[in-house]
Amino acid sequence: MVRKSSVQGSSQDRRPARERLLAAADELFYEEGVNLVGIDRIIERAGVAKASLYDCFGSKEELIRSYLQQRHEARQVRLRDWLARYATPREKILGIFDYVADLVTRPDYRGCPFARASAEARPDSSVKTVCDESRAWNLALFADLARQAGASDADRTAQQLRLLYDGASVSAHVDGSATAAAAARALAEVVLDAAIR
Amino acid sequence: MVRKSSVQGSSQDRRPARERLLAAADELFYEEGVNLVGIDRIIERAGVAKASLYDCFGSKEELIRSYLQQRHEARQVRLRDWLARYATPREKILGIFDYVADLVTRPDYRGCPFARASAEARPDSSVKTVCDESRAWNLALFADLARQAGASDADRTAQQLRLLYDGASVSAHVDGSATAAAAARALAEVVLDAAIR
DNA sequence: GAATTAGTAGACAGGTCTGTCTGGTCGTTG
DNA sequence: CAACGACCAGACAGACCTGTCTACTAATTC
Repeated sequence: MVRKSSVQGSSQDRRPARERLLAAADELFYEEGVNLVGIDRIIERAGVAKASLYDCFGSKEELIRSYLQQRHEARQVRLRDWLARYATPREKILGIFDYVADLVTRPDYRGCPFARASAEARPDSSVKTVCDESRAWNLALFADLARQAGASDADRTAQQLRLLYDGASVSAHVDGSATAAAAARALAEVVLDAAIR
Repeated sequence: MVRKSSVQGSSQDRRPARERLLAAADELFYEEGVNLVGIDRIIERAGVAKASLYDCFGSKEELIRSYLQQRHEARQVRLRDWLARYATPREKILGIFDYVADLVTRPDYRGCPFARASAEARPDSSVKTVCDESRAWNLALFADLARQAGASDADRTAQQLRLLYDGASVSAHVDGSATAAAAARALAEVVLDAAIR
């Protein structure tokens, strides 16, 4: 389905239309919200004909879904890379909060893309599915690490950690500083100490 | 400015247009999101002419702002009433998390209205102001109670508590259960124990 | 009784949105 | 060369949106 672009890499953007569309959607949807950005703005930035968009995705809804799917997968990779620097499970868990701190202090950070899209989407929308997947993945990651770290009740610990993670994401975004992430990290240490002993 | 409706209370709704508009906006905006609900649906539910809406509020933006302002004030009253049942500051603080648990298990709960509206609004919108007010009030409440409870660093404790509060609101909403609120309450106890000793 | 106030009903303008359709271009492949 | 697939440019339909304007009604107040 995905065309292996044979040569590519000339002066102008010669990636296939699908890729350029996703790149444009990623910037615009995240920056301004999926409802405020119209199809026309996306095809303009992507340098793509409107017909190509509907050939590739069929509807705006599906483009949004793909945009979130792509975000989810990119995040998995980035977070895994980030955690590779830590040795022990405990360090990895705390490292996730450092990852958050790093993320939210970037100037272009606009909050969790899934939470934003969720708030905008219709309740029956397929967007919810991707959001739930992403959240489930987070929880599984915490549970996995907690188990490795020797937590007595890894699922319970994972839920507590995700609670801190969610809180840090929200707080950090709206008041625009990393202190919330630092506070969450400190509380995570308390949680871990209680879970492991 | 607000007309003291003299008799009122007949068979049909004889509250002034402004009140009926705010009531309709409260239901529709919260349920479906401020962007997905148009003016026409609001005036239809309120049983009010479009011109009256623009006489009262001037713009949709201002109606949204008033809707959020009303939510904020109503929440202050409700939460104060809720907390009146507790005796000590510490119980009151923990009671806030019980309040959250009670809130999020209601069938019509759709997440924090300020977070939702924030995600939908344009970044320069006046909506942000009301959201910030609401968050600041939360923080001040926590700080006040923490101080009364004898916390050594009340501001720091308040920030931790609000972190838990935010996390509970988000988690509870998206996975639709009160277990997150219970987890947050348990962590709040830990936070308080550490802050007061 | 006249003026004022609050409100109703609905047409209308001007804009934006998604999605479709036509017709043409260009490079690759058989 | 011919056919095909991918793509472009843009017109267009139909819906929906905010906001304005006119004309009318009913109650209250001076």
